[in-house]
Amino acid sequence: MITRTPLRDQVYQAVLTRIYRGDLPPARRVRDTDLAAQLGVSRTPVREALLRLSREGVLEADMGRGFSVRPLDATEMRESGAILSTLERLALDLSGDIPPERLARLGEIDRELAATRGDVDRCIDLDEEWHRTLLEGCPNLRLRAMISTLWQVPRRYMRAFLREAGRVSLSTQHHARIVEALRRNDREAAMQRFSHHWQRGIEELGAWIER
Amino acid sequence: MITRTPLRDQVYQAVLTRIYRGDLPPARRVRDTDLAAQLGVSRTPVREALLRLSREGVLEADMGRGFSVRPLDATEMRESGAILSTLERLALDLSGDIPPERLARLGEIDRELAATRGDVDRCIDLDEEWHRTLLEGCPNLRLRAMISTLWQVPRRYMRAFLREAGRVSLSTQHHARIVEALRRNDREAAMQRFSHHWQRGIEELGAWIER
DNA sequence: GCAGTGAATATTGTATACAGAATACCGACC
DNA sequence: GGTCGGTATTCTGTATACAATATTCACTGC
Repeated sequence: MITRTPLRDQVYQAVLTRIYRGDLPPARRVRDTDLAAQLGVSRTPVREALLRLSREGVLEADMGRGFSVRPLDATEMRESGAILSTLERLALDLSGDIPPERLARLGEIDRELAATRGDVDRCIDLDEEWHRTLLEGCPNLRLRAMISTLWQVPRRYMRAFLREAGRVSLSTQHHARIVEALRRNDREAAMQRFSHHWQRGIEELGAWIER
Repeated sequence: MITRTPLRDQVYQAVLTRIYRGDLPPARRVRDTDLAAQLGVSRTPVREALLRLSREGVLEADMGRGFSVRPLDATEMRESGAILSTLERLALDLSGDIPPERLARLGEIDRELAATRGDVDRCIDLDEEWHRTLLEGCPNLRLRAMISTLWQVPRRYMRAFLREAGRVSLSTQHHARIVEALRRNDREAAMQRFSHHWQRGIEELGAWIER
């Protein structure tokens, strides 16, 4: 099965990568012309990708003034966090029992996360993978897709936070306690701890932004 | 304050209108060329609007085969319904106390909804206005925007349902009971009734689609 | 009559071109 | 020296052009 992926999707990924690598810091203007030249494509697919990114909250689009990387803003972070937290709780709720195999995998990811020092990108990837693994049993595919899209926002904040604050581990002990509750099949406690995990994370990031 | 709105936004609205009016029935192919000609604009803003609509779930986009109106599908409806229900509950939860003035407005909308017979479009508008009014105190603007976008999906199903099934009133008595609980300041009961309202609606539409 | 093949056409995805708005530059005046 | 006004340039939003892929449809062979 061969697949042709539209240029706009590749551009989309490329822009995200540049933002995450720090090549495009917050508030930096993003000129479609420049990107098109750098990526060796025309403006059309670039603009399609930028429009998508601005609908997803990564970029801002002012009519007639083009695109810019959305500045980090505590309010936006808290708002997105509240939404994502709620949707992930729903996804966990819709997931049936988590099979032991997956619980083991969660523990493994968490251990690796705890052991990772200094590599911010790897850290964030692992954290997100932990969440994705936790929810991969959720049968609501649209919900999973939406969660995946929404992660764009907190990821930016986590990256900035970890870079500047130097702290690397984002509460791996929270993860462990959630998994522990799931092992005991105590959905109630797991859900509560999951909520708490989210709330603490949002608060921590929010407070840091308003430093 | 004058505002220039991009053509893509106007096209976006125009396409939605055509879909809701039934000019573009489910599974109908949507050719950007045709739309561009009909609307008197070029393909560029049309494609931008179509790409957005396909990301929002109203259209399907197959690489190389263009766009088509997504067929009605019970699974999609249930999935979107679960998400929207959860997010609206969150929004209600985040709203502070609903001022009496707004409660009165809710009652008024509901009475008008109950009195409307036969006009499907007006019905749906009123139902959505009821929900929007209920949640207009929610301070999480991003959440409000997301809810507003997500309504695209159930609206299509409600429209088809009301058209074919002939039933017009979508549980105005549910609305009344929710408002009643809010009047008593019984958040708990209001939330529960709100959940129930959503669940019933989703079930009803889902069962009808699988008729 | 019907399946299969191939040319003709239509339509998409991408590239380029163009017009108007926004920004930068620059000199004149206070 | 700083500020205002005007022009030049850049950049955006939209239109058009082009190349490659899908689709259509007539024709051939069975």
